[in-house]
Amino acid sequence: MKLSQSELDAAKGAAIFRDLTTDEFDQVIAAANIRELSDGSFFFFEEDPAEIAFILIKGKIKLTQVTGDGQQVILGYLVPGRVFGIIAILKKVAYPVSAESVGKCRALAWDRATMNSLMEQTPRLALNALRIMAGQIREFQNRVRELSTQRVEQRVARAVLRLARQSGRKTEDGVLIDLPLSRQDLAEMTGTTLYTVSRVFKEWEKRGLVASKRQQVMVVSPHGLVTIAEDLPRSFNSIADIGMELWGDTESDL
Amino acid sequence: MKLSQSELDAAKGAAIFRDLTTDEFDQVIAAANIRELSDGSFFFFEEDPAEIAFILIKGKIKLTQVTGDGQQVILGYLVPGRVFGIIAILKKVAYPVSAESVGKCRALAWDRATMNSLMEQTPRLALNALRIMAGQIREFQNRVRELSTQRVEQRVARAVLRLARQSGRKTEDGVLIDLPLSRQDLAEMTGTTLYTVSRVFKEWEKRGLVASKRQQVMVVSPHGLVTIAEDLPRSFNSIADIGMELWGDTESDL
DNA sequence: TCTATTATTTGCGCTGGCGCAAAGACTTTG
DNA sequence: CAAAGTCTTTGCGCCAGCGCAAATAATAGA
Repeated sequence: MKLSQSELDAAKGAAIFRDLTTDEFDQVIAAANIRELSDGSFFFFEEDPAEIAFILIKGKIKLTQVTGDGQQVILGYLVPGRVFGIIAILKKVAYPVSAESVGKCRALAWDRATMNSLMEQTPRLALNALRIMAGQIREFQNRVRELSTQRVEQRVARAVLRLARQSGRKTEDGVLIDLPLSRQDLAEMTGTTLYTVSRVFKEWEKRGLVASKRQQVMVVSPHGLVTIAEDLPRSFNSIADIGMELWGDTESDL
Repeated sequence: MKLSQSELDAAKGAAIFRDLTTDEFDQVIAAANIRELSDGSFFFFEEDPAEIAFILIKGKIKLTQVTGDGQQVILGYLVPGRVFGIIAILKKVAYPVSAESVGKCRALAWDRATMNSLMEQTPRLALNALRIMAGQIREFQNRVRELSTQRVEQRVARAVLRLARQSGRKTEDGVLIDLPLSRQDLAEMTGTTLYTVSRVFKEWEKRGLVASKRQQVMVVSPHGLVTIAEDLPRSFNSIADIGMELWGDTESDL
């Protein structure tokens, strides 16, 4: 039950722990178990009865659903500090998604009983959970709106920007998305096909907006992508001029 | 502050009040204000600061969002017993949608302070709120999946079935959707255009699955629509054979 | 009742995006 | 280092769905 400094920081920064006193925080951490999973293994599967809630403290996690006919949909990626499976605080519900490790992951885990008694001692926890869920609702409503009204190129641009924002690492040449990210993955995030994503990317590369290798995406011009995401006529003064800093401001991702 | 019997029933049946004692229920109702709105007026608009939570007790409500370029998206309809604006229990958040009366509506209303003190007295309320929000998350995740993977005809079929289930009134000839429902509305619910919806409907009418007049839809063969919604080869033994009774089982709609 | 308004249908042309197939590029394994 | 596996690109044909425009139908208003 040892946490590295960076893991502790991830936990400290977690939205679910916002405004907790040091004592409260320590108590909650003390009650946690640690789960460690290797690349490609699952914390839980869609439809499993939800008994355990987690906070990711190291690695990345991919949240997916599978359609009736076996098609996969990626609902999002998690980074350290994000809570998942929080639904487990309720009795008799199932996880609505599968949670798969991308690389080696470590997470703090609490079963429902523990979670509930912690929440009784520390009502702030419950309130934070509520706020997180509210953020998720908002997030998904926006996704529904995007899928309903935007076309592929815009949706892909938004997905890439989201990822750059949450998993981006600045380098000399731009913002590198710190995830193995295939065309297929992007297609599953945006409701399109790997072929179309590939074509979109080729075009963007030609225009110098992104640079990509196999399973790797680097955003060279957030600027340009924002322009596309917002469907602005090229060279139009707006948010795009500020780059991606101001783009999007939700607490939640997924 | 008078409630008709049917309004009281709607409130009693509301998911947010599940498992409350009679005393608790009476207390909560006593703390409520009544809001009455005429057709086309709004309980609140998207982005308004969320200060008040509601329960619909009479009429129907349409939840919408508007995109940057003025396109409208309908996220769903509410029927009596549904809570909305529940997000108002949190401080400093905005309503994520607009809520517009469809016909004359009456709703119970609580401001945040009242809501919070009621929840302290009656923790069950908070738990129910949580469960409702969880249901909404699930609902929207499913919508994202649908929009990502299904095509128009299937999505329209699902939307119609959802509406029939929640606002359907049985008649001799089928299930009448008890809402003014234009092609445009259905298009805004499913991310397509009124033209396409019109074509889909014409085809369905030819096949005897639905009958529709201006702003009015009647489901003649739930059976057949389920077949389409599930993308089954025609005449395939499955859920479709049971009709729509078993189709969908979420507590939440929207 | 006649008129203005709003909803629906439908012809038509068009195109965004799909998806097969096959080739090329990169990685991993033995 | 060769071979197998995986990811990506690209040519090509195709079609679902878009959206204008104009006709038609239903409704509301005067």
